[in-house]
Amino acid sequence: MASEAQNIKTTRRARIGKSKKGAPVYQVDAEAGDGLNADIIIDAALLEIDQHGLGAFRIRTLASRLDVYPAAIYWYIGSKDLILSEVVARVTSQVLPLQSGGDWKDQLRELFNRFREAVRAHPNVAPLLGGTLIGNAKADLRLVETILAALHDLGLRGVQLASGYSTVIAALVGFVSEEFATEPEKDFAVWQDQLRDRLGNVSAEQFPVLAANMPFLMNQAFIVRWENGAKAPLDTAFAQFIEVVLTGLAKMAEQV
Amino acid sequence: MASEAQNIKTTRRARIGKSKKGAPVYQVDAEAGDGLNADIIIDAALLEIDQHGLGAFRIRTLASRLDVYPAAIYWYIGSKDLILSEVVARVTSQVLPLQSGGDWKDQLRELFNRFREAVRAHPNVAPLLGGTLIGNAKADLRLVETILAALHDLGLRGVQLASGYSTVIAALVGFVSEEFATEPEKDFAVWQDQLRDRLGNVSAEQFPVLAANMPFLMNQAFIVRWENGAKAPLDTAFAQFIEVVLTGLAKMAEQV
DNA sequence: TAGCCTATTGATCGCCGTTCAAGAAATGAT
DNA sequence: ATCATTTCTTGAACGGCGATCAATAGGCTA
Repeated sequence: MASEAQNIKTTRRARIGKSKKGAPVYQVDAEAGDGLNADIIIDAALLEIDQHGLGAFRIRTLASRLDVYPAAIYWYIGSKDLILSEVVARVTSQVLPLQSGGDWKDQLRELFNRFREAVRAHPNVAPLLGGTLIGNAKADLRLVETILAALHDLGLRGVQLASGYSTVIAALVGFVSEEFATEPEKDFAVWQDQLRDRLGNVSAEQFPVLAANMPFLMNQAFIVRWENGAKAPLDTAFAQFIEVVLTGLAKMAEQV
Repeated sequence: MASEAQNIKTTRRARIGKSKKGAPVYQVDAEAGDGLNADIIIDAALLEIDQHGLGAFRIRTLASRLDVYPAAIYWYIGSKDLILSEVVARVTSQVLPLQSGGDWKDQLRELFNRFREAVRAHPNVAPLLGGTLIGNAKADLRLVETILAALHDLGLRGVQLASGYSTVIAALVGFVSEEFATEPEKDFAVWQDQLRDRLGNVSAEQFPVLAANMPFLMNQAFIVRWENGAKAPLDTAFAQFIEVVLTGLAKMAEQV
């Protein structure tokens, strides 16, 4: 009923979110030709987002970059949102395969770092990482299997395996999407100055620990910063974060 | 230069993102009157998002709900994005104060749970939680201080305190925003069925651990689910997640 | 009572995602 | 070789959006 891919000469092209009978399709079907296709569109969309930001991403701009009319894009991909979820999938597809042949801890550590590197290469897509279920479900199942395999090695089983897995996903997506959160586009400088001032004048009575540690925190920790990870990366915090999660998981496995 | 709040009878009202001189303002200034004001607008916006979802949130709809013209809203708040960041701040402002008088672990545990409860009460705002720096910086500094104080009690200092703090924020925001990620609005049923089928037919050769543990994972863990936390909460995973982070932090403190 | 600041009206601008009818180009059948 | 059909692309348009603007009404101050 499904397999019609035996044809040889036919240049079958990818369509996303459309089908002949009107029922929506949520997968990339097929191959590249020599004209426009879904792959080219997604590549161009990612480039556009990298260069001009998520907030400035327009179908019309994308179309003119590809030298076609907007409707040509819609023939391949059903909506702007679907383009964006495919863009996310493309970015996260750079994570695997892992190099490490070590134990579960080495594997997960590498996974964390590679995920962060993949997003760091395209920081403007970070806000799309965790927000929608549909974007989530586009993720590569090899990523899922890799995490599950590592935790299985650790000794987790059944419900605990499932919990540990969700823990890893949440940690992975949580830190990175927060680190590369988008900066305000309008009046950025004004906003920066106001925030810097506000933090510089924090009341030591109301917020003693915060005030005392401001030198370690300002622009180097979440919430109290005015630049995102593309400009002010949280390298040491991320390294610590990974160890916290990994040692926590190890403890969890001991208590079976 | 700034304090002009000595006037008594004057009913000063809140304006966000505007000022007389044209320079943008990023704070709520003041008090409620008897007509329209920023508080009322934000309340109505939150209600609107709760009822009809983030994707359907329109300034025009909000205006007609408040029985005013759209421009009346813009007199109080400079843009739709600013309304949204204030809405997030309103939701997270429900987290404090904590009840617990226990040690750092009790404090943070309660913080995690209350943060999740606050978002669970308004799940449609979840995608806004971590995505933008401006939304972040609107967060209550008492939240920051609470986390820092707990970690200080634990024994963390300086750079380690800062790293531990970012760890907690990332964990907090990461799990919850992922758990309540928005479902697709169009063709939701079709998408659900396709995903369910795809997961039901996962290759046991390609993804052995995933296939073997599917009963524990389907619709109960990130990525491999088709309902968000509003319908299918991840209670046990979240409880485990908290313990992983807390025991990891404790280990981190031991290694000073 | 005159003038100014506050608050809202009613209309409109420019832009956006998306759709549509029409046609061109490639493909397959006879 | 021809014609119908499917595959793409054009060019134009629709409806709706966030935001803005001039006009104005009401209240407060002098």
